[in-house]
Amino acid sequence: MAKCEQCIVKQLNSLKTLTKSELLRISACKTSQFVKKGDVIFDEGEHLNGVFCISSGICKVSKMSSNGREQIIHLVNKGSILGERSLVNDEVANLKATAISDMEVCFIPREEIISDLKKNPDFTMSLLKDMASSLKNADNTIVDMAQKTVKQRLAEMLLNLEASFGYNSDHVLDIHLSREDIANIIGTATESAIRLLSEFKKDNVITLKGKNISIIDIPKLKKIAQGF
Amino acid sequence: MAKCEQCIVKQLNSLKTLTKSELLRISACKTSQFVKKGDVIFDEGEHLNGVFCISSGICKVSKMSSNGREQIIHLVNKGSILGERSLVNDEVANLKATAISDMEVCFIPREEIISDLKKNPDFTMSLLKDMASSLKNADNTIVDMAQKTVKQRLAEMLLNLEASFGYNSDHVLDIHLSREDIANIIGTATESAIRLLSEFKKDNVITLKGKNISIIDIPKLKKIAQGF
DNA sequence: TTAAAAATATGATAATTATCAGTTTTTGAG
DNA sequence: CTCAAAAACTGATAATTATCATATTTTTAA
Repeated sequence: MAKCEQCIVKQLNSLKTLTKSELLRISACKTSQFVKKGDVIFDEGEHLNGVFCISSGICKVSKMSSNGREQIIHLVNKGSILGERSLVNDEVANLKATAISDMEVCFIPREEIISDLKKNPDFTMSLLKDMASSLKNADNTIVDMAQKTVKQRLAEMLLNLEASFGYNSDHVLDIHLSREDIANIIGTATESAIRLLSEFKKDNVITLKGKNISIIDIPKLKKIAQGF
Repeated sequence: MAKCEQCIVKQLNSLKTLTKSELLRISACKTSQFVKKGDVIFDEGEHLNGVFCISSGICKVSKMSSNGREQIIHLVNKGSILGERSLVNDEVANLKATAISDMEVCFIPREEIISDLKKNPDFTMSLLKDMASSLKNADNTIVDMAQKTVKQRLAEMLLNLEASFGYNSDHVLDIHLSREDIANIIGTATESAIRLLSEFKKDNVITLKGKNISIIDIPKLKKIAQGF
């Protein structure tokens, strides 16, 4: 099994503040698993008992609305940690995590991380900064959801995908989302998302081949996102 | 000037984990000010250099969207602290705080709180829990904004006002919001908010006299909030 | 390989929400 | 108290978005 000291996850977030001996201890007790596309990593209401490190793959983090529709809160790439929040306040999960590609995920039991929280102030502080940053993003998302049109939100989402996941060798966005997932990110009906994507394609803002999306006119997309 | 040890703010949040001597130190260096209804406490982009404790009154925390409309992210009652996030990550304010009633606010300089963050792990942990809780609320708000109709959101907002601010002696909600503020909380046009409030009144869900709102049929309001 | 299922796409229409225009009511400064 | 400004309200209409129906394409599993 891979060691935490070399893991990509360790380089990209709060875990980077852990000492070598702390990492060794965690490495010894972690479990690793492969998750297939579509599989649920954890669901709303579950007791997590630890955090998940994403070594490879992408998952969506979502929540059911009382209307019975899924809202995707964010997409999580390799190198990230899931479940920190449930760890901190010891509540059941408020969100659901589902693989949207095949993934490799490590699980670190609650007690191990908690012990670091208590002993390593740098780690706590780093976690605090991560949360502050997440909170800022969440506030900005609230503003967008409340004030922007579906078209603006779609444009913005495409720009975010580019920033977070980049392109593969063919200048195709390195993430494959179903039209339904796209709709559930921007909070609209699947048909509306499809229509707007077609419109963007017709207007030469993007190209579309199935789930392969390329952005070809970033300035235009930015203008659309701001309401022009 | 009032002392921090007896302040209501101290009893309701992370500050409660501070020791007596820490509170005394803060008490000595804090400044206190009266803020009139409508006054801005801080604006987006400002460097805060400290946190604000609300001894009395209510303020709104909002952000301008690129469409030029204000979105109110939350309402903050006495006993709360503002600006913790800018403190943690040392960034300029992402949000604007405006008094919606006359207020009394204390300001604690950044260095004083930072010193507690570094020395008192209970305080850091408490702040972490607060942030985790805020983040959960923010995620739920995103779902509501993205998936619920304006009518559902208005119903939910009224229920939230009741939970957060309660009633005065005449069974009137203990917060006075303009119709524009109500619209900016639920993310709609002022006229739409007015129309829906009138509809709720006609349907005997609430009573309305100017800014005095009473909820008279909570079960019905809950049903509306869930889409029935 | 092929049939069934799922996903994508498109049209027609309904429902929701925003915008504009104008009126009435309330508020607050002098 | 008075009057001008702001806020609240109402109607008409336009724009956006959802829903339903159905066709086409893609994917999946046997």
